[in-house]
Amino acid sequence: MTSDPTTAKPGSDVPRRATATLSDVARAAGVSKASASRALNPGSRHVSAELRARVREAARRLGYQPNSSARATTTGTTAMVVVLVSDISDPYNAEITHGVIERAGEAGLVATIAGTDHAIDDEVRAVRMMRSLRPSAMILTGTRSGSAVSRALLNEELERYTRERGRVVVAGDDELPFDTVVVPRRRGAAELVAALHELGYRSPAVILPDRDAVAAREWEAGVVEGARRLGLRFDYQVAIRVPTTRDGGYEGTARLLRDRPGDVDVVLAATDTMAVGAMSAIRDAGLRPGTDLGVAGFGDIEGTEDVTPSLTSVNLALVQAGAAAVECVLRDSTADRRMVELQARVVIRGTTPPRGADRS
Amino acid sequence: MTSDPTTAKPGSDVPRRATATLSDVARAAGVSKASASRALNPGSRHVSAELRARVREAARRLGYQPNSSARATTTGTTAMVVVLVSDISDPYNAEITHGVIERAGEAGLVATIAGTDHAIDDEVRAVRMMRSLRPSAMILTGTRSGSAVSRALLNEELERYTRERGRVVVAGDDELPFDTVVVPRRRGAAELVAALHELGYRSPAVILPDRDAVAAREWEAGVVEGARRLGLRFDYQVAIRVPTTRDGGYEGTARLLRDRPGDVDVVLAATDTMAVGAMSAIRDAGLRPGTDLGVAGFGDIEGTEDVTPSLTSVNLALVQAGAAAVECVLRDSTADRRMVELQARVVIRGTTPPRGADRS
DNA sequence: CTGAAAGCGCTTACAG
DNA sequence: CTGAAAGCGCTTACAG
Repeated sequence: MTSDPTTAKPGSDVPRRATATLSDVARAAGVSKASASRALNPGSRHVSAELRARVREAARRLGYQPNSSARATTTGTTAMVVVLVSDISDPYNAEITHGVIERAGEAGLVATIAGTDHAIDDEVRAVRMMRSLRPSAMILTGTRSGSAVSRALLNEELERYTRERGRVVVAGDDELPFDTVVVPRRRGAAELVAALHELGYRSPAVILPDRDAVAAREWEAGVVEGARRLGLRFDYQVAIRVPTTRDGGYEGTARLLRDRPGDVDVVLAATDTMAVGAMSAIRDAGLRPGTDLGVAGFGDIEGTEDVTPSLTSVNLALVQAGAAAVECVLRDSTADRRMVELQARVVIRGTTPPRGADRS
Repeated sequence: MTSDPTTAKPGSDVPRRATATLSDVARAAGVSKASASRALNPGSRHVSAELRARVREAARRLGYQPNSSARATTTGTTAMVVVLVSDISDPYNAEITHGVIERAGEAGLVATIAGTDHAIDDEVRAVRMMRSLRPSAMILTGTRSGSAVSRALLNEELERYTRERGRVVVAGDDELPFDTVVVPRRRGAAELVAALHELGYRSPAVILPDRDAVAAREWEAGVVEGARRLGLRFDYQVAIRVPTTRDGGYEGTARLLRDRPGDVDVVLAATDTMAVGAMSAIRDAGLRPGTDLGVAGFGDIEGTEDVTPSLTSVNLALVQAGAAAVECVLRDSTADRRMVELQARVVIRGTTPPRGADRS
């Protein structure tokens, strides 16, 4: 197929078309396979420097790359972490995944991504498939919904995997009985409410996803908790359920403005994307977002702060969450379940200027 | 660790802690390993229906999952495609990667992602590492820069991989001698210029990345080509080089407005992110983006259209490009190098309203 | 420190 | 159609 002069040259000891194997290296270096293996793997103490150098040189010359499948079949495990992502196009999941990939790379772990189309049954299948790769760990990202039955099935499949010495870490919400890196939605939402109160906001309206997702429930719980803590009456009449999209945010806000004008001083949206939609709705109603009606998003996804005025949001440290999940894998496994929660950070921007008058 | 009643029950034929192996299944079904293997692998014609059913049932009961490492060491290859991403946080690369993951999943291929920190030397190392997984294919995404020497090294390493029967596909720009899915930057940029001309724009300024990347060169070439084709004089005085960030776009546009006011009717930015920065600069100069000065981005990355007014851009079908790369892998390999180019789609939005007067 | 040998879990000619 | 055996490329006790 190719006629690379360096390898096609006759007399060269580079095998023409095949992959160089450990035997080839051993032969080229004039040692046994066992010694070659030991020379190439750091951690084997029992090799002379001379032999090690000779073997390394031969390996380099042959372009030898250990067959990690073979290695895996003898050791029973692979330096691989599998990321199970419910929805890869979701920017939340994407950021967590990026964090995993980067941190895993640093640690010499290969990251394998499997999408699972949101359905929990799909997730069971994915775990089953991925189990066959014998990865050292699986990291689950994104929120699983589904019936109690399918949840139990997923659980069972994951348990099976842990019995095979696999590590399971959940990055997102506290919903499965494994080590979990909790994305601080609840706390972040509560802190947002507090920060807005500090700025003089008193009557929030809430734009919620219609789909019943753990993430949204956490956010909602945080908002309610934050309001209660401040002694704010939280009016459930202004909790609107719409699709988790820009258009959902638009539609919900438009409805809000039509039905209860004047009642609300800030719109809280469960995601940044929805908040951007909310801003458009406000504008189309002849009002100025920020100046006339506050808007806050949630998640602080890259890119969304660039609307005008810039969007107040809560940074959830998702990339760090992904990295933290890898840290969990790297640390020794313990009998106890581990829970990690990172810090949320409220980022006040142009859509929530200080409200002068206190009209609580 | 766990005391799952279904597996802890004595007398059950589920091994307590270990992974079920093909031998276990064969024993449970009362057949040979060979038959068990054949019964489990579709494509083996030589098994009676009765035997197949018996083996399948045993496998199900034992929760058997083939060890794909073992399979790989005997077959020499894995149903895996490796994606080499130069920068995972880059939304362009992310979209292509999503396309790959989704399409690969449908095709029963596992997608493994390796980040390569932009440096081409890193990419060589990544290819070398990944080669040890014996994947059926590697898909390279994002633009590699670097010296001719390191490029040659990368090439060599990839050649080596193809000699091992691996498939290499590049998704992005035509820069390496392998099957390539070309992201239609050049054509898209030319079409953008034509579309803007149609709307009455005559004097574009160009905001370019300072880093010498193939992607940006392609875009620039497309702009120049488009301008020339229309008989437009293209003034290189208004080609500004800044970092590929929002702030870069801001800075470049601010400079432009300061130095040559009135000369330009539309600002073309090499990325959407830069275009968003450009809009802010225009606004901060007391002008209205769109109304007073047109702005167009490039890439049509999800989320960026949501600025106000919404951003004109060029959709590059990046998700589809990722999918197309997988298609290349799936199709039989041929001696000839394959080139696929998808359609770019100019999306006119609020930042480029029709310009009434023709002032060419 | 080094090597011969066994074994990891699979697949696949080769006989029957 | 089925099974016994060899072999894939590695690692790791076990002797020396």
